[in-house]
Amino acid sequence: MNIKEIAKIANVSVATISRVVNNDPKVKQTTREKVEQVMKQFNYTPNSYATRLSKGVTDKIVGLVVPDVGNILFSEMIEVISNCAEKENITILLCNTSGEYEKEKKFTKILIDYKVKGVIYIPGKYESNKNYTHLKEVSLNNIPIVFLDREVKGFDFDGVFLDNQNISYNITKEILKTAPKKIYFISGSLDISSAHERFLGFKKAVDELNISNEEYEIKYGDFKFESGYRLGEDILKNDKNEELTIYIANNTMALGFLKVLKKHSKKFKRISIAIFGISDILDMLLDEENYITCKLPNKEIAEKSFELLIDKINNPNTCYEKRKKILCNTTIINRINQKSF
Amino acid sequence: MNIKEIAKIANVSVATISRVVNNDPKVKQTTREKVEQVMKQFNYTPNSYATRLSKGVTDKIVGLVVPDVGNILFSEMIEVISNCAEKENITILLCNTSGEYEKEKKFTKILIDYKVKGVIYIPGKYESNKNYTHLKEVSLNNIPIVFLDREVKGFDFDGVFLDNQNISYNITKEILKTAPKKIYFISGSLDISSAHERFLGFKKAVDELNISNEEYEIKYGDFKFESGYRLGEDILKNDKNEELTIYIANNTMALGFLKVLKKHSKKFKRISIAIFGISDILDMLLDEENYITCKLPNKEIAEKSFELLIDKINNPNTCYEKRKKILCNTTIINRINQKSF
DNA sequence: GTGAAAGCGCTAACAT
DNA sequence: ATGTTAGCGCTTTCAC
Repeated sequence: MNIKEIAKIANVSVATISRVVNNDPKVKQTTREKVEQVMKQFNYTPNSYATRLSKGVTDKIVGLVVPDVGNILFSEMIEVISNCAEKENITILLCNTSGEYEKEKKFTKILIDYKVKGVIYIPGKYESNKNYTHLKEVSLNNIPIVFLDREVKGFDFDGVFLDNQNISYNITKEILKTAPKKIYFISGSLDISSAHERFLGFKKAVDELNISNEEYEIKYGDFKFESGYRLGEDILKNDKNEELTIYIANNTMALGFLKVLKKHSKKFKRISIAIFGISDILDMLLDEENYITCKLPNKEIAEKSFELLIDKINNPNTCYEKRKKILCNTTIINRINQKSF
Repeated sequence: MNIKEIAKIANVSVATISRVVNNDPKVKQTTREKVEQVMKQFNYTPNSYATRLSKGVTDKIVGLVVPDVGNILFSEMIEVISNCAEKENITILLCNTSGEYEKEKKFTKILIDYKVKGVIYIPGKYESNKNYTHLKEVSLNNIPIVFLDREVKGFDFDGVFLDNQNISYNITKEILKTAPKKIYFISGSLDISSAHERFLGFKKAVDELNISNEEYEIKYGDFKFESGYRLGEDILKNDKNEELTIYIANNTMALGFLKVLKKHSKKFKRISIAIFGISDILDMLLDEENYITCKLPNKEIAEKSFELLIDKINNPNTCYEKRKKILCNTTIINRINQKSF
């Protein structure tokens, strides 16, 4: 049903229909009622594209591409971003990619298709055999895009990130001040930019301190609970030392590790733990333990990424000579209980 | 820049521009290149409303109204729903209301304006002084809507919910089998339908068991961490009993309670805990404690709500004689450690 | 291969 | 108070 048909049925002109729809006070009450009755009867609702085209208005929508909505770190970011957006009267098109390349691609195309005003993009794993042309398409369509938390190799879009390498370096240094000989680093997949940087920070510290190859070991997980559990079990079952140091590259794997640690902790005299980033919950779990960690400014980077995007949306013609890559640092929290030494 | 202007500059007709944009193989390579060059130079991108209007296509967007994206329960639901949506090639417009009426209203209007295909609606607190006309508008615009997890008084939209009252009743019964005399119920705000139902379940059990007024006490929180902490502190500081039973109406408040419990637990000989719904994390925290709880089928109700919505979208003319209100039950987990009795 | 022109459904200026 | 009509920017048929 379109406006013309309704007009014919109601025995008025399309203009009158339009007026009724738009609450123009000029229409006579009786006409209005008649029209409304017909509209209701035929379930008429205006075609919004026609309306928008005609009115020349444009939607304020921003695309948010996220690998894992269920991950607390990301869901907090989404919370922040959606609140910022609401203030600017911008709505969020949520694209949950599960970290899959094909979905990233698909969603990106949809976002371009919808002509969103901008995109905040948290990529999944980098797949070197893929070309990521969909990202180029975004720029080609003049849609501002910013990376958040992670970036894609080869794409120098602006973005806001944790200062992963630095923080990881500092954590490693800190734990190695007092830690037992053998240190395990439970890393994320190096195909995720943030995980790779954390790895680099760890490596840098270890190298600087001349820790030998026998004294440290790196295990690779996938940032998820299960892999923290599995790798933890692997370590705790097989290691013969009495004292151990474990540095876990993210929150979720740390939870998995702590879960399995309960089963095996009696076996060891002392286990020192370092975790890259802590949540309130993790903190509760660790309440009486010794550990080194840091609060992650994830909400801050989310907010900054939105501000950056808005800036780019509002100033489309500004050309920066350089890429804007914002890194957020944080301070290390050392809760190693000195008593235990 | 519109198609006409580009056509003029490129010295071709609008049809040719359109063909280039749509990758029509018929256009000569040289023409294509010329046009592309001009498009690039003037940053031309087609007006998507015009395209859609002309092509007669229509967006597949569904609105998702959520009070608190950061809440793990909801973020898991969002995860599920966005995955379901992706399979159906539907995109999600995320509306984070913070549980505020005005935002619910604003977002609802936006959703209507965008003519989304349907709406999944998780309301915040019910405010009796508000009229919720925006909800009526949704129906008036023939947009299918389903409630999820919570409902709004006076609106008999279809929906999928936990069987709050029943589950709460069962939990209460279960804990009162063995629990110490004094029982506290830490409730959510009764203005949230789910909290109210949980309250009713508790009350029913207490009444049935002839628990006297002195033997139970109800504290009202807001489902958030802080209120669990605050009310917990209140109870633990002031109660003079040696043994206590605490039943907490949701996950997040339970976390707050457990946090404060660590400070005060020595004071008591025994504290029995019941929690309405448990997450993996909460489970870890409680690992060595005695408690009664249940797994919440939050992912299931999310999925069902989406299916219900899709069903309504695909069969707009089906009239059910009755409202479809789907309640999901679950089994009670009793981890009260018998040794301790 | 390319262009002219009708049409998508609505709005708004102008006319009555 | 209501109708007529020229757009809005694009697609697509038909003609050349």
